[in-house]
Amino acid sequence: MSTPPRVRFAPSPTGYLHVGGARTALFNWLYARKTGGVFVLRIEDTDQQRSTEENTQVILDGLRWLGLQWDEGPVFQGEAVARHRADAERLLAEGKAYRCFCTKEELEAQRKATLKGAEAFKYDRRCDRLPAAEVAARMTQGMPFVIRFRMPQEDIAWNDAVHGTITFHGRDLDDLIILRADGTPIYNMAVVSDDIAMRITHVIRGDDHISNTPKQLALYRALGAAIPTFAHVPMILGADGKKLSKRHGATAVGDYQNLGILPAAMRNFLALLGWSPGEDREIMAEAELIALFSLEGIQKKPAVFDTTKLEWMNGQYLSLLPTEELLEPVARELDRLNLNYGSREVLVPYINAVKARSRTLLDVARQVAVRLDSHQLELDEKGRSLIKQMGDGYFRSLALAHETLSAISEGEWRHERILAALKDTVEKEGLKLGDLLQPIRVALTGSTVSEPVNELLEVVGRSSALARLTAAARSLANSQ
RNA sequence: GGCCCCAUCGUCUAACGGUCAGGACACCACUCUUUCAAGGUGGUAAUACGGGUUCGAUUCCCGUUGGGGUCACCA
Repeated sequence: MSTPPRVRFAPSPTGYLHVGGARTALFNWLYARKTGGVFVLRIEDTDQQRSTEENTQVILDGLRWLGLQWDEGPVFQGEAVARHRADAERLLAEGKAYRCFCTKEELEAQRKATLKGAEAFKYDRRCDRLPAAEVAARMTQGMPFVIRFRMPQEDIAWNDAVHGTITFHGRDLDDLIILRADGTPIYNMAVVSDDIAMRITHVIRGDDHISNTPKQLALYRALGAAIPTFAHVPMILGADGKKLSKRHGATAVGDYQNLGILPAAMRNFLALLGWSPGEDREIMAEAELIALFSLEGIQKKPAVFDTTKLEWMNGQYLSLLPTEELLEPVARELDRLNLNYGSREVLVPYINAVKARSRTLLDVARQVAVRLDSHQLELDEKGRSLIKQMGDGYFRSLALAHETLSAISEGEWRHERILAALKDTVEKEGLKLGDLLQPIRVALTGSTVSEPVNELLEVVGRSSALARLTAAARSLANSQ
């Protein structure tokens, strides 16, 4: 009986939680849930300059929002520097690492000199050739030094759970610094030391770490530790095929939260970026996702983040969600618009009317807002072009609609009665129903898309509907 | 540039030597609603290229091209 797997998500709090990181976290979480393993959250805050408490909070909030509950942590890497240092010094004591007295400036000069060459820069190990007496002398002088790991000059390979065998050659690898002059550890040292200490069995991380893996593997061996399974998941790219970054617009998990994406939809969509259950499955509940997940199903090539498909998926989740669950987020959005609607219960018929026609919570809120308050009305692209297309016909239709509808009393203002009246007028005038209904739709909502017009009229109410028809006709007259 | 990874419709993907190369988003058409959407039905659209291996390659091997990642006393 083997021990349960232990996986980790290890973001550094130097920025927000971006969708690539969120997906890495999701895969780790799914793997842990699937295998009965443990999902550890580790905050890699060893870069004191760029790490902030605020970023940490944003990352934690993002994970919680996505429903990715961790089992251990958050563990802060910065709290374990003593161990990192001890591991580095052990390598030094065992002769697997050496002191390097080269300054940043010297290294920079060396780097410049080789940059033009056919190969990448590699430290020439000059300090490794220093006689022991010289090292001792420099130390008594108090010369600052870093500790460098002596990279074995042999092939380093591993069997990656998504890529298969990946091989690097020791001759291409640099003697990496593992401890800075100030005694703080460098990333690769800290990670290996932590993953060993936390008994991590599966390292599931982004493809951008592939080049770190041979270095870390060498460190594991030098430390005599068991080597975990590595799984490098593909990157997420923007629509232009370039690595997803801020210039692509929304890349932070929080951005999608603000856009009105539901956590379940985001999770489902992210899972399908670079992973497939193998059948033609798309919409999957949390339990199905967990049941179907496997490392084998992870794609090797990078995936392009398609916001349109995310919104489609969100629309699917939205229309399945009971209206009660939409009450709170929609109300919050309306509050932001400073809209007065009385009690939340008032919103129910409005949400019901627009829910199936929306892709995001923001869509829902905006449509509800327009129905509640004519000041929220804004002509959209299609509305504008309809008016242009109909010309005078639009004006006539509004007048006709107003005449027809004002004949209906407040007490009779029900969608059945409204539809009957409108049909009646259409017949008398020899029009098509759409000729009358589309203008009403645009006048009332600014958009060409809504629930059936008679229902829209009922929801908006008699006086507001008539006022909007008049206002639309007037503003049209003014603009001509 | 060195090293590493990768390559099926525009996008996300299925296929683990034999399929008319399937599904989803997007797009188009039709349909339903005496209305716009949604829904339903159908359609356009892909194995980057060149060599092998094989009776047979999307699938295995090699090369080319293209893309991505990475080369810090950052993580």
